[in-house]
Amino acid sequence: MVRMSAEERRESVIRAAITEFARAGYKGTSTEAIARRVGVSQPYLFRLFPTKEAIFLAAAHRCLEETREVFRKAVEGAPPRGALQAMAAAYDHLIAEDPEKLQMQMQIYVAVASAEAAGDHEFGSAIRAAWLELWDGAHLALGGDPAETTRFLAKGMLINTLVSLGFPPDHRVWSGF
Amino acid sequence: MVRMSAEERRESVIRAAITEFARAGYKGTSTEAIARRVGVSQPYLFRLFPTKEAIFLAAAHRCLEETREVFRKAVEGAPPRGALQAMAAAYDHLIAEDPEKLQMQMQIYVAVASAEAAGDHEFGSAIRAAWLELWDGAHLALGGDPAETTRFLAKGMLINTLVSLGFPPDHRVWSGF
DNA sequence: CACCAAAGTTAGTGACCAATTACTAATCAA
DNA sequence: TTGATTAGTAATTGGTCACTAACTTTGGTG
Repeated sequence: MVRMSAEERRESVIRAAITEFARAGYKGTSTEAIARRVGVSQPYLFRLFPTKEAIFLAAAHRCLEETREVFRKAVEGAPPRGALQAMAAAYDHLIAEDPEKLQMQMQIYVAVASAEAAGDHEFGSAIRAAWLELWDGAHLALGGDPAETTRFLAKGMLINTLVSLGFPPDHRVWSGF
Repeated sequence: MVRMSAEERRESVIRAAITEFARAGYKGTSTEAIARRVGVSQPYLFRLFPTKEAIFLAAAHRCLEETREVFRKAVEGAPPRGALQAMAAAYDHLIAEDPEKLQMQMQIYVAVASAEAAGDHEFGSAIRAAWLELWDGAHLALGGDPAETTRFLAKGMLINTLVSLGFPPDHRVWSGF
């Protein structure tokens, strides 16, 4: 048994939670599954986070934050006027190397819809704010043209969908990219 | 108590299921909730469908089928070379009048991902086949250019996302459409 | 080295939920 | 009118799950 500080454990819980929630969604993931992946007893999660929802929120925030960071770094290392290509390449890289992140995004979106339908607007607000930072980041990097930003993010969302649906890379639904 | 034929009941179950699953997803929806909406006892659902999964599959098929029909009708009544505009207008109409259908789509996508991760490939195959018909329908209507088809569907998927996230129509994330 | 705070566990509880079984009520055809 | 078929319910079961309470272990420090 490896002992860690509460802060370090919280960190591993977030990592494990992203993996599990990405696969099975909020309702489909048991805290038991997360605990097992962390290597810790299930009740101990509730020492580190007050509720399952809090774990999901932390995982969601982290996922959106990291996605934003991926794009930021891509743009940073890109030639002037090359932001679009650099960000597109970064997205392609995500498809192959980190599809978990894309699927977690999908899970976040439907989780917001469910929370909203259940009368919880706190969660939606928090996620919308985080997603807006993603939007604004892309908007700025792409030169401030809303149509361009929309086109870029739209392709991203189609990619998320095709990955979720499990279409293989050589399928014709990918032919327009 | 209103008696119906099994076939009619199955029909109302599918309608109710679309509403409930769209709101809360596969795992988040109880068969009790569907039965209540239909106005029938919960165990009776299992006379009409073998499992909860079968209900979801029927609802998913219906949803994709109806979406395809919306686009087919839009194109049918459109002037030559006006397919893109007609289909875009049809999508706009869905946002306002039938967001349930868009949210059900999102639920379908993540449900496929979860099923696939759990080792069930039957479900994914069925949904991919149905989604392909949507893709092919759009592809044909838009003149057979894969890039054009991708652009159209991509915008659709971004719309699904923004609707799920609950951004109001006047928010700046909608400004690029 | 003793002690204490922080890390971690074991054992439960009540709520919910998909599915089964065994039953009742309505419709219709002869 | 009866007998069979079909629509529908009540009661229950086995299982899962988020969360709590009460207890144990471990490492750092005075």
